[in-house]
Amino acid sequence: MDLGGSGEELVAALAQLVRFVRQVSTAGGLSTAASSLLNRLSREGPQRLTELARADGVSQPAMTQMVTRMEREGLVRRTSSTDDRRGVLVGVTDAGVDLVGRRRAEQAEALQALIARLDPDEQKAVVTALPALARAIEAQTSA
Amino acid sequence: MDLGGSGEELVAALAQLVRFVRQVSTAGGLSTAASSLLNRLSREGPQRLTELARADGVSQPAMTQMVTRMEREGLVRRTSSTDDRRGVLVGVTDAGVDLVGRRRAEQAEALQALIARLDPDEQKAVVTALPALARAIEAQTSA
DNA sequence: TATTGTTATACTCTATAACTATA
DNA sequence: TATAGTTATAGAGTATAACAATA
Repeated sequence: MDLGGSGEELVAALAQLVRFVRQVSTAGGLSTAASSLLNRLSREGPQRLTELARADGVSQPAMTQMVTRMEREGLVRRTSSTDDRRGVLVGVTDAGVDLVGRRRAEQAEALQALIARLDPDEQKAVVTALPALARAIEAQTSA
Repeated sequence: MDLGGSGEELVAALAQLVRFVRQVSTAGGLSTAASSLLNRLSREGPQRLTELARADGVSQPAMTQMVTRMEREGLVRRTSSTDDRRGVLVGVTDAGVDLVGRRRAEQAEALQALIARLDPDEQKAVVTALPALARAIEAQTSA
């Protein structure tokens, strides 16, 4: 398929979309990185620190510090692993679950407001395109 | 239009897309913030520091430091404004222009590889949806 | 010896407050 | 007095290297 200008217009559009999400995401006082961790934990349950670092593509010390900061804020909790005494299980607290829910609602609302400005055809394209791209990323990443 | 689940599936897809772009964008050793500045300067020409800070939604000191770091790396250049001696004009260097071009090509290639995995209908949807969303953001931001 | 996690250190990116120089 | 920019300081988020504890 011809993407026109080597897809550079699409890259520019995507960059703008990224900036938009970042601005919306910041509302609620949670960074992209913290948000990503909290979302993963509330979606997949408690996990090992090493596993979280690998999943986020971040170093182990970086994840240690992120968990420490978020534990200080009462959003996650460390539990010692029962079977391997070296290990640590990180889980989300009730406050963390609450925050995830509130942020998800905020973001969905912002995206809906954006989509509401589009023509019906464009709206349909968005509903098709976004999940399709997400699936493609998943397929490419696991390959 | 019904977005299904209050658009939360779309938000999740968008988050994944954001993560993907961030990873691709990092290749080349330039952060999102630095990349944004370099792109703006090479797109719109030399600008005042205050103007750049406002355009990126960032504080004036943050932009001062960003420009200082990038000047140290030879990507941008400060010039004293002729008409207002308080002012500073920030412009991109030849090395900066080169880097912008290389990164744009890399990103376009990554996005094309992703799109190539999609069905023709989905590909068409992406080409429609991304620019449409970018336009909506522009319209909303300037409103 | 290998793995899990932490600590030490350093860099980028961000903010607010205080300051200098020009208008 | 107001505006443009910088400096001072602090915090989040990141990395690599060195370390402790467990396997």
